Amino acid sequence: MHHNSPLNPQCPIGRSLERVGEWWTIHILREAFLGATRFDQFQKNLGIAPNMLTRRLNALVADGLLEKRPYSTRPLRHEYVLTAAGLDFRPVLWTIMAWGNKHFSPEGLAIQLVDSATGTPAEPQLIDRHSGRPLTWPAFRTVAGPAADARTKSRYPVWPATTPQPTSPTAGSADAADAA
Amino acid sequence: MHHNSPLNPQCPIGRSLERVGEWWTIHILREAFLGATRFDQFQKNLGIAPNMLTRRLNALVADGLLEKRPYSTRPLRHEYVLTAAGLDFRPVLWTIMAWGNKHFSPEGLAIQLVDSATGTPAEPQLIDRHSGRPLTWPAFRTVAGPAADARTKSRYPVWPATTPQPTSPTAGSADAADAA
DNA sequence: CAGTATCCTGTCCGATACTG
DNA sequence: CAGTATCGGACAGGATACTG
Repeated sequence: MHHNSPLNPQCPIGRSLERVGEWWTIHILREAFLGATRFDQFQKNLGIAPNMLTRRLNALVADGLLEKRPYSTRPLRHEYVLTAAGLDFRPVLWTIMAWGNKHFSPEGLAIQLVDSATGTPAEPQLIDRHSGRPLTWPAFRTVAGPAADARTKSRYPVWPATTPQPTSPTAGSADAADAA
Repeated sequence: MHHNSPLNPQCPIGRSLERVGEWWTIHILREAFLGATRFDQFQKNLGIAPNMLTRRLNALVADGLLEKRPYSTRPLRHEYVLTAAGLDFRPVLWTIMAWGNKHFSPEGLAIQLVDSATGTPAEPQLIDRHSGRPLTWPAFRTVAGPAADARTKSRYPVWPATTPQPTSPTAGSADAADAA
């Protein structure tokens, strides 16, 4: 992608989407987590055109989410394996999955998370690692961090917030930056 | 999107991406969480072309993630507010943010999650709501659920897995479906 | 099997102009 | 202010053929 636009270049969501925002990318990562490593496996499982697969695979390698390494010389063949950064994407995938299961699976769950040992269904929940509390809004919110530039600071509240008490979730305040 | 392809139609990740997979969509949702409700706010904050914004907004409304409701008649004006399904997307956004912060913010954090009351930085972690255990692989895995069709069952293990002990994370087994 | 090369179509998207 | 209408370009993406 090549957006010169007003999009905040510091936004970590924006930076993530630059890597995985393309249509096929997350599907490819999902296949990688499912065990696919070879060109042919990705292609068959996704039904993606080979030129597209090449493009996306190379982009993922360039972005450091996949590592391309030879598993055979003569002829030279590569496999694509998740890097540490790529493996760290798993929680994102699982959170998306939970969201889809909750809202877009009216006929029941086709795919679900379970405890590998017991088979007990698991239900993903986000917590704060330090306090152990559920990571919910408005108990937690996004604010400008230490590396924020002027533009970011103008769009995100700097803690402590000037308006301490969070507004109600449904109260649509016209000015932004107080609801996240 | 209109992919007739082999993509598993039951996959909850696929179903989610059908709703939020387009380039602008997640950016728009982020702005909505930041407090934007009006056409003009989205446009200014994102630098998106108006026709595109209209398209994406309508798609989000059609998919039930935003609700379009009049805030003025004469002239008729609408605001776009997150529905329950839309609000449930917040954990996804925060998980993506955490991933971006960890891997793509070498200069330090520009935007971060904090405790609204104390300002203490929060660190998102995924756990299983029922057991309270960290939701990590291979302790947890994705398997075919009760509503899985034949195709899904063939691609995802049905618990209990035929190969009970999970393979090591780095051991790239050629056949898929045992690593997620 | 693991891609590369070509060609083609659709549409995403931006720019601009226009309207109540 | 909140969009709609139209135009054009870039490119994502599919289909196919080809290669070691």
